[in-house]
Amino acid sequence: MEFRTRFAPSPTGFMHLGGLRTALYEYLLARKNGGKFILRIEDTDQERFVEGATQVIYDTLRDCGINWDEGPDIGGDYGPYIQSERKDLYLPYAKQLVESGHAYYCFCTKEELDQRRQAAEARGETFKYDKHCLRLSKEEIAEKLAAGTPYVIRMNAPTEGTSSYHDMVFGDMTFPNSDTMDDMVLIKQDGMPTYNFANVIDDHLMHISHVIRGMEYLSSTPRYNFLYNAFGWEIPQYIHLPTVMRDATHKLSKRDGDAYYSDFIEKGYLKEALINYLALVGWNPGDEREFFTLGELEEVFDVSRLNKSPGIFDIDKLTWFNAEYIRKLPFDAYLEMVTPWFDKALAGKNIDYKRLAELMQSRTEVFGRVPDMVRFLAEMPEYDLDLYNNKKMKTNPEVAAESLALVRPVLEGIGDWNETAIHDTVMSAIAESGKKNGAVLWPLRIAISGLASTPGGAFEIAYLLGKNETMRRLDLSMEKLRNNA
RNA sequence: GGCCCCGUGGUCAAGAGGCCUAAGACAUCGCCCUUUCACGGCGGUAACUCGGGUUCGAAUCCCGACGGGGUCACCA
Repeated sequence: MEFRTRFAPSPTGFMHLGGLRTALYEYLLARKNGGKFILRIEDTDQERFVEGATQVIYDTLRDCGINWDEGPDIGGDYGPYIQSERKDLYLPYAKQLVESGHAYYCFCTKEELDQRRQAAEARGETFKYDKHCLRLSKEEIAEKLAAGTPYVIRMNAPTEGTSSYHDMVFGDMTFPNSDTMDDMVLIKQDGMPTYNFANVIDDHLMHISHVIRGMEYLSSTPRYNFLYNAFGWEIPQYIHLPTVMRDATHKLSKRDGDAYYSDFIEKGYLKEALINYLALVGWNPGDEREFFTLGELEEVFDVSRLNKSPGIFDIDKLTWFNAEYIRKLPFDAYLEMVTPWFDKALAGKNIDYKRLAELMQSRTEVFGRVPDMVRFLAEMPEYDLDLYNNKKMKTNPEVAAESLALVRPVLEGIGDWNETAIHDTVMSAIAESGKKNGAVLWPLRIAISGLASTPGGAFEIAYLLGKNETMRRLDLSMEKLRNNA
């Protein structure tokens, strides 16, 4: 059997991480089995049309390396791959179902339906379409049709019995028809098919073998199967995926600003880290490996290792993955990637980016946090004298004043301002003085950085700052200490 | 509310009746390294939702309760 999977998003503007994960698994299943991965755009809801949204889908998938074998932009044997371009194809199928008694015309207006729905709710009941129009005679239907009365086509669902199917993740599922089935609309008043209908038609026409989708479709699957059966078509394999949650009680929501692929890229997450982490929410390889490239995932992915329970999207773990990926980056690649982030805080300053990058690589968890970490190099922060108090380093403002007084002339005397010279000169001066390293180096670092923690120590920072700026900051800090005394 | 799904530490998760005195990872805490922070190394805290069964034996099977989620549109 040929494996054919599809990603069928509706273009709403952004790529949701839950959707991305679904696409990933669909892609992986196809690749793992030497099959095809198809991209299909489901834009049957014209009210929701968003300009440029399909482009976002293309860009995100390509960016991640999730390449499709058939799709709107590259074609394929079963196109077109955009539902709005296939709109005329669905009505005949619906009519075929009307002929066979599996569907029927309905002339109830939306307003009437809303009224009845509200009335039902007022009575505390769940509204279900009552097959009102199924009772219409052939003549009545012909008459209304001839008069141009607006209509929809509804599925004639069974009201009794049960429906069962097998899901590759959740196992055997059985639903009572009375609770699950309803006469859902197949063709809308505007002539467009509903998602439910188009989905079945297209999946069949495109020979999709495995349908992978969110578990919110678990209970509506019997309705799709009813359609497949009505047409006499083969039902695809189903793989329903557990939801990706924000926390125990909320889905990753589009509103939280933390659900879109683009949000994370803008914050400075690496797509490789994102894909790697996403693959692991709801799936695991069965051994203890956690790091996977897309190519490796293509080899090890296995549907049987998919989980049933919802997984919470853990930003901390993602961040850890991201930091690991950043640390593993070849230095040159890191330097290139971090440069624009340095620019955000240091543009125009004469800073040795290469040396800074060396200091920053092991400290970078997310690129977006870089500017705040290095901004002190551009501008001396205001700081509190209390920073000089450090028990372990045995320093306080008084000790600091002495240490700085010791070190100032030493630094002043350095002609060739490089890290080694700064280090050696200062270290020997400390040794001569008999002071503890920490008692001198801690205050020095504070005096020129104004921060309790910095990427690199006193020597690195002094070097990066340059002699003039180092001396300037040192003098300022010494004065600050004097004023306090 | 009806129907359906899920339920191992804070999070991801291994586990498919004895190998469980329950892995591993993230987070957290402590120690070491160290001129701070980070990296790295070592170690600690921390879980089978509850109650009944079945069985010589249950995290694993069954039933129930509880908790959480999903779904009930001319949205997808």
